[in-house]
Amino acid sequence: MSFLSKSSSSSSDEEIGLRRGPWTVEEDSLLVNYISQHGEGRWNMLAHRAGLKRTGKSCRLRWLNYLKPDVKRGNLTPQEQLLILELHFKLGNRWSKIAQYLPGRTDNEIKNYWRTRVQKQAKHLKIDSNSAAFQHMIRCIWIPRLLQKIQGSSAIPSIQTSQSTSLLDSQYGPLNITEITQTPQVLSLERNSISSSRCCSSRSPSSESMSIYKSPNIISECPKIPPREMGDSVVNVHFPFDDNSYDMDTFSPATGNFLTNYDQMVGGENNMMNGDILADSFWSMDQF
DNA sequence: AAACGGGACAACCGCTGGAAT
DNA sequence: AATTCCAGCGGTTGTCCCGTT
Repeated sequence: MSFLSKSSSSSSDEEIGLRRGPWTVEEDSLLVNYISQHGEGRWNMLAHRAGLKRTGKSCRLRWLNYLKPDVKRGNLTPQEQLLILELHFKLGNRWSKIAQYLPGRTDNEIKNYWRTRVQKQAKHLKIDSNSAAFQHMIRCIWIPRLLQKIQGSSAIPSIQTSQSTSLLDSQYGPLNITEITQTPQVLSLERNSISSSRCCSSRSPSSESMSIYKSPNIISECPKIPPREMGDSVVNVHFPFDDNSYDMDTFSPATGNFLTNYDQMVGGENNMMNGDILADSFWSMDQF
């Protein structure tokens, strides 16, 4: 494994004995021990005084993204995924801002999630991930699907601090479940069925809203298409997601599978994209 | 069993803005 | 006011791991 990059800066790093590449256990230990004794900050000085042959930048990144005790490991929960999707609509690629709403998650992790999970879908469907078409699909398929997953779980773990909760509340207002039930996929998220699933302690007990926060432009922009019976016209869609709630298909109570009538969703006056093209993409996804 | 390919994620790079001098 | 230094950010690349052929 080469720890030397091809750039000129790294060759100068090499000249002054700076290490690059993956961190060793010994380096981690040095960094953690130093920070536990002296605190973080002044990264260049810290790197030098800790005896690390690393740049201050590298030390900072290693600490913030990996070694810091409150960094959460493991897969993102559906709640966290939902929050990321919604916040990305509002904030764009401002990963550090988005990360502020997900305690324990780093901007790097969120950025990686977006690139590997979300943009991957856009790529597979041959849609620009910044396009209205793709945003529409997220609003109308992925988010309702995540909400269904959340609702389906017996207990929704808290993912927001009271600070982020109140901030989002004040900015966007609470997301009312009845609005979600009006989306094309109609996932039977009845208001009273989630009354025990609130996840934000700071909310008023009288609130009838689920503790998922909306941008007015997200779910409410889905065309208000009435639910339709699942039948032969339904296109069966499978996305190649893993078992960890990254799928964006929709659920058929009849079959236990997740289904989408995409023609219905993209058709009519609310059509935001070429349904034929997307249908082809969906079929190719099915074959994938 | 080896080669290959893709996914996931850690780490790096360049740039920017703000604080310090 | 100008310059330097540094922390932080977003984009990109590198590496490891695992499944498939």
